[in-house]
Amino acid sequence: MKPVIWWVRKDLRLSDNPALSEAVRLGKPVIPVFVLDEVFSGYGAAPLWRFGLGLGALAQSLKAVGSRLVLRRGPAAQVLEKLAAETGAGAVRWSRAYDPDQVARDTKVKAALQASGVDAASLPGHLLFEPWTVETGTGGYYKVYSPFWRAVRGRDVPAPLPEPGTIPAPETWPASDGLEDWGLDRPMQRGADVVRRHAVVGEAAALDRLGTFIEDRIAQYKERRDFPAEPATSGLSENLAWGEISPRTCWHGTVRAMDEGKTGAEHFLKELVWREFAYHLVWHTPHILLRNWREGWDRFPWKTDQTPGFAAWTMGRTGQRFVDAAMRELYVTGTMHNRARMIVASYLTKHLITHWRLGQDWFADCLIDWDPASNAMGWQWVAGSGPDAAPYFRVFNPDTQLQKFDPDGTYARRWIAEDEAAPSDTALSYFQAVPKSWNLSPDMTYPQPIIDLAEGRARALAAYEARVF
DNA sequence: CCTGGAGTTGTCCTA
DNA sequence: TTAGGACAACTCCAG
Repeated sequence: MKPVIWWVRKDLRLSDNPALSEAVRLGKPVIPVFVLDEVFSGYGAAPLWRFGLGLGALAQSLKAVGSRLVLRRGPAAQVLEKLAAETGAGAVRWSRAYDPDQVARDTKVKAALQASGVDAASLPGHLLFEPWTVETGTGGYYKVYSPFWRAVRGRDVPAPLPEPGTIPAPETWPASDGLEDWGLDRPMQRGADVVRRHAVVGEAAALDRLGTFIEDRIAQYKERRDFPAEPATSGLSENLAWGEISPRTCWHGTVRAMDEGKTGAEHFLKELVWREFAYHLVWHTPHILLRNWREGWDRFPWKTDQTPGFAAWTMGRTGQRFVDAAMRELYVTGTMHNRARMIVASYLTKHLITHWRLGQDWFADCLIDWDPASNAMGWQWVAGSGPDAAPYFRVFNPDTQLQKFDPDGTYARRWIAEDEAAPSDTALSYFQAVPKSWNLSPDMTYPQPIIDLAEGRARALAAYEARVF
């Protein structure tokens, strides 16, 4: 019986996993293997750490059903070829990826395996709709979200696949590295203990999270989602990022909620489709990940060096309470409320006229829900260089936003300890999480605004108006 | 090929 | 106090 290798990637789940189901369907022993390869060398500290936690959870789930997770490291093509030879595997299955680095690697892997007589194939699973299946009336790809949404909202999304009843084990297991020996948590340093309190790891926890969200909050999602102090959002970005839950499972749960009359739920469907749209753009225009999507913006005078303003932004010490609260939320929880992401991004790219790539990189280092497609699209949307971008005059005023969306200051106090008689635990935990070298203490006084908002706005508008394209 | 309506998330000023 | 309009020009997309 030639075994089948299930190559584990950002699909850390057993249910609704077409690659795994297909591997099982072939009727041979299945060897789940994760390969720590060159793609991961570019990962930021928090994503790498969080992915490690997810791998640990998947290993546990596999163990519970009599299987295992084999860990190997090295160039994926070499590792998989060697493992196939070692185990006599006749086939490899995996979930498809859509970003250029992974696509290039996967193409290489497939060619190498096929050259040595191994049946190698990728399957969907990361997305609801394969990017090449969504086309405009004239056969192009969508560059604007709304028509994209209209094109897919009525589509029939197949029901999620059940978890395979059993995953047949091989007679002997190939050797595996130890997860702890990889030290995926090393770059996190002090932050890991603090962020760990907030992470919700693994498939079972993700499914619980979806269930609770649909039960308790999805009906109010449309109205409450913009208030960062409220537990109104799903929090599922973290689990979707690592494939601990499938978008299809989220889609169907939401549709059921809509059928039950929970009308606010459709807005959650729209958010899932934003994720699709981001991958759709990455697929058709991969340069969105690294460069201005509209090339004219290459001449825009954003600052590209690490100014004192940028340092204050990263450390949550700009003197703008909404910005600072959000940046600390990011550091402590590894996530940030959606509205807050727009505000800190607007502040960095407009008030501080700093290149969106600096913000993108910082997010990529800190987010436990880091998703290359969503992150790139979001930053370019705010900066104005992306498709479907915000008009240049849309400059978020962090003060106004605070009054509107955190009127009683709950969110700000949750994350800012300075000048408070009795600071909240969450606010204090920020000082446990940050590096010592930042020299921050809750006893410091809260900083004055590093720039005047009106001045910053005027400067941003002038720069945006003066652009030469 | 042409036409026309639309475009996630805002702010500020004026009446 | 609050609602409405200005703030650009352009690209996108369906008809």
